[in-house]
Amino acid sequence: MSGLYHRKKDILPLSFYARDTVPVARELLGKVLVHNSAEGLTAGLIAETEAYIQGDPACHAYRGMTPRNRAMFGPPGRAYIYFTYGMHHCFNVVTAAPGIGEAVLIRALEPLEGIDIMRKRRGRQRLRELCSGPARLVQAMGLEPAMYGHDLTEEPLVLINWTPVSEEEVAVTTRVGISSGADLPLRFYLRGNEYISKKGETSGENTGNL
DNA sequence: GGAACGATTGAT
DNA sequence: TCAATCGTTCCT
Repeated sequence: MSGLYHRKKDILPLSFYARDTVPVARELLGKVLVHNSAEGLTAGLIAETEAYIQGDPACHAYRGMTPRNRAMFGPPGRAYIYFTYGMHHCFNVVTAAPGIGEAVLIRALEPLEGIDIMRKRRGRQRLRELCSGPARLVQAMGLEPAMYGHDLTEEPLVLINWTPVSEEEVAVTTRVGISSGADLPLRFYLRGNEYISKKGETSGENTGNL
């Protein structure tokens, strides 16, 4: 059995997600994503997130509900997984009330558990190449398109409380890899964490107060 | 029906 | 710096 386990009471409740998206994106830092799959348990500490909100031209829900983004308009606390660049998937957590198309993209995890399983899934050995990037962590954690809409308060894929994160530990910058809405300070990461996505490292750090 | 475009990654 | 690769979205 693995060293990391959790109880039902450790799972983030629906109320955590059912509120404004930006504070949820900030507070997801330091939480842990756990996938208890057939191959074994993998888990990682959330080190980098981005908020995608109403009125934001980079948000997939900007032009209304479509077949792809419908989960964003559904109940909070669910998985929104999308396919991009013809080969990758990214994982988001749906936030805010039903009817509001917002979500938080998980961009990087610090691997905690099931590292050999992650290595096998990724075909890479170095820890920093396992979960440092939105499509990388999807692969390392064994997340599948079939998990679209999955309730993250239910096994086998849950988000749990882990370690508190103070404001001083949080850096705020613009988001990575977008063209419109590029000036909005909606990216959050754990300052100094070595598992931040590579592209993210170079995007200007506007930390300041927010 | 057609075309442009990615919330990326890995190799050059 | 650049190719890989294809579903989604929007236009005709």
